[in-house]
Amino acid sequence: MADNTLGSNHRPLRDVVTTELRRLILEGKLTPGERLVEDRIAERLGVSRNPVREAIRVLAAEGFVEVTPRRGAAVARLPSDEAEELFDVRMALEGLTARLSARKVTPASSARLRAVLDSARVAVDEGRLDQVADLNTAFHAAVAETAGNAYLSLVVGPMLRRAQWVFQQTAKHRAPHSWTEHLSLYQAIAEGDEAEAEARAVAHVEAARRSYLAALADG
Amino acid sequence: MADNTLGSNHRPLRDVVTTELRRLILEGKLTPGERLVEDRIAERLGVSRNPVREAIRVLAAEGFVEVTPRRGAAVARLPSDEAEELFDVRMALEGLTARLSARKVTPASSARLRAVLDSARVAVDEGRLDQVADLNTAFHAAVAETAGNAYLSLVVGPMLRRAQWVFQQTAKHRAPHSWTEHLSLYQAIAEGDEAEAEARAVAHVEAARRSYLAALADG
DNA sequence: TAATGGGATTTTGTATACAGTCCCCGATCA
DNA sequence: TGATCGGGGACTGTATACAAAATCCCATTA
Repeated sequence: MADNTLGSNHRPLRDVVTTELRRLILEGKLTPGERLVEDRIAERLGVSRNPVREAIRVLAAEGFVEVTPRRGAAVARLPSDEAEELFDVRMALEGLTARLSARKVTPASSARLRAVLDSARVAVDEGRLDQVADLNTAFHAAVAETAGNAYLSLVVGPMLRRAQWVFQQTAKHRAPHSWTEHLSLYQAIAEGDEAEAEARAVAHVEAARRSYLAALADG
Repeated sequence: MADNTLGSNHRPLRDVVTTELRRLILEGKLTPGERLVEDRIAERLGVSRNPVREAIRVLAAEGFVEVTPRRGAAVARLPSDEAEELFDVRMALEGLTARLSARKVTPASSARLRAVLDSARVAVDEGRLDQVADLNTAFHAAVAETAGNAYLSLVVGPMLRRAQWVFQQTAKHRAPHSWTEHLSLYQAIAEGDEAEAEARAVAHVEAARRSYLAALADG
């Protein structure tokens, strides 16, 4: 093999390739419908086709890639109404997550949530917007962890990644990160108020939907 | 290669292997924690290691298999409380599915639902219990399709498979298929009554939870 | 001009080869 | 006796090779 363009010594190449391809898709460097030719990807990343094939299977299972037997893989096309669909699913699942979190919150998990929020506030103040996106994800992950439902986390993680992608694809700009809403959600969770936590999570998604529709209207 | 023990000419071997391994796991032929040695699986199915590896990645993404780098794959172990967790997620998602189905139902989709229910009734009457399980899955899939939310379907399908698996693993007997409840859910959907459809779907899952707890108590 | 046919090219599917790592097990030593 | 240190087998990670299918291109023909 030529040389590993991606550095990274011990992590299996298949994971590296998976992460890299997912990043390219999420950032829009690979656009929906674009074919993923194994040879080209392999050569570009300096690996053989095998890790690439395995990465493609994983991304297909996550819904980012569509593979047709004997005709190869392509970046998934978005149904035009997928964004709307996702908002419905998000409301159901993020509402559930918030409710369970409020039910099971502990001082330790509460502290973790607050820590993420604090980091986010600092990042916002200092204008590090790329980190804000990651912290957004981290906050949702922390809430999911607090809920203590492993299967829920398994589902919610990919869903949020997809939501972020779909939003960017259709509305052509980044999702706003409303930290005041996150803070309010955190407070309800910390107080163990299940109904309020669920309501605020749903409201949070509703706000995202409005923002999405507004962005669509702008063009 | 020796000879393809699995027949099947045109479908890629990787899909055949995926399906076969998933079947073995769901039926309990492969038990949680059991290692999946690529060589042995490949030899047993009469294929090379490559399709096996790709199948394992897919199953890992679905949560049926856990992969540790450099140490191979094993059938996923169930957290002891995963069944409880799944009931929460099912209530949220199946409730949403039912509500959306009632909102978007058409004469055509209504007919499809009724057709599945009729087949199921016939199967029950004739005592073909294995088909009943498949029809159970088919009914839920049809409801998901009626809901017209592609992402929801993408999530619900794997969830139901996993629920079936978890139920069997922990309670050591098949989930009961309550066709009267399905019928009642169908009626609410067909009438377009969103709230009632959601309530019946949730009640259906609640009933499943009670049945699960009862089975646990029996031992 | 548009449709068709066939061969070259591209690309996927599958198998095989080899290197590196992990793990068990037995021997050695404190 | 118990811990530690190889050594060898088992298994995974990655690369390469080859066969078969799909696609493309262009010449031929109606």
